[in-house]
Amino acid sequence: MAKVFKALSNPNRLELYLQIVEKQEANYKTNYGCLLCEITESLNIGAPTISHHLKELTNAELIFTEMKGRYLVAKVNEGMVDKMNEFLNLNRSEH
Amino acid sequence: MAKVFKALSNPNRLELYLQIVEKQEANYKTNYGCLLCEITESLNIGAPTISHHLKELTNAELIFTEMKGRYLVAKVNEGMVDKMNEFLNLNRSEH
DNA sequence: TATTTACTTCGATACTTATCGAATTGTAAA
DNA sequence: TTTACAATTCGATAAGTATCGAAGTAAATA
Repeated sequence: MAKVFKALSNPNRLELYLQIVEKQEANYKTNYGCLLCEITESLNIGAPTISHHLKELTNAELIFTEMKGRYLVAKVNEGMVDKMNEFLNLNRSEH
Repeated sequence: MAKVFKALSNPNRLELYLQIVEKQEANYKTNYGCLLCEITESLNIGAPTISHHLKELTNAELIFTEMKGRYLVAKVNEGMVDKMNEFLNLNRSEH
């Protein structure tokens, strides 16, 4: 679980993750997920760094990625979000 | 929020946080919170490192600390846990 | 008052990582 | 088939950090 938190611990990587969440939500009707090239401009880091961050998010199982032609499509792993919620509320006081 | 995730991104520091959560829960009747010296032995890191990690957790507002005599008492900041939960479920798909 | 205990501060070290530019790959369009 | 585009890989660098031992502080106890 520390690995998951680590994946979200860098501001630029967290922003990347949030953009994927938002784009996916915006495209939910077409089920396109999030086209990476649509969000790269709004991040103030270069393509190699984005590629690196994407791999970290994937490695932490926070997202899934898939190449569609020459475009990369990213989707959130909702199961991992559930796991994080459970983890945070484990042992939580109700007093 | 990246700062909060970062505070939980180190395995030893995450373990320290979890021990504080558990000890506090175990002591809820007496409201002692968590006595630090009770958990230091179960972590396989030295005292200076624990002190450093404690400061990181405090700095991220995940815990509050207070000296009681020569003992340090730690308590979880439940408000921050709420914030994390909200954050994770923001923009979440319901489709 | 002297000693022990709990914790912190300091300085050093080894390791990790965020980032970039340059070069590369693979796909699609012209 | 040439060109353009999206993304990745590589190598380098600068910055950050987890950890420790030694020394310091402050409180309780003997």
